[in-house]
Amino acid sequence: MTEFESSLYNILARLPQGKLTTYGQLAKQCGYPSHARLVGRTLSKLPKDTKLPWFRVVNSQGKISLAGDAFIRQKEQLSAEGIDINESGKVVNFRHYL
DNA sequence: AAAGTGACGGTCT
DNA sequence: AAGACCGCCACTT
Repeated sequence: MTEFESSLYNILARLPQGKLTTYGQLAKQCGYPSHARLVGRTLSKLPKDTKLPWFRVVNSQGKISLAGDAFIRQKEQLSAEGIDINESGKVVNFRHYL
């Protein structure tokens, strides 16, 4: 486990319910600005049964970066926390950002 | 080894 | 507001 991964997991684990963050934001907090893509790649490898709130992460444009099935799952998870997504996959309620 | 490919981002149009 | 462009970095072909 790299130190990047451990810090990413720690930060994500602290992200409050009902709040959102972005890949780039997490990358910065991990001490690796410009590694937003690395965050995405790392999250994509999380086990299906992870306890981490991976669904509270969207891209800098406020959109869900997943396709197909995964998109649906994330939308459902967010909906359960009162966050709504429009037909373009974009977050409607921006006040949820940290 | 070179080129393609993403759970990405900032800028400029 | 939305799309085109280009920078970015680890991985795969």
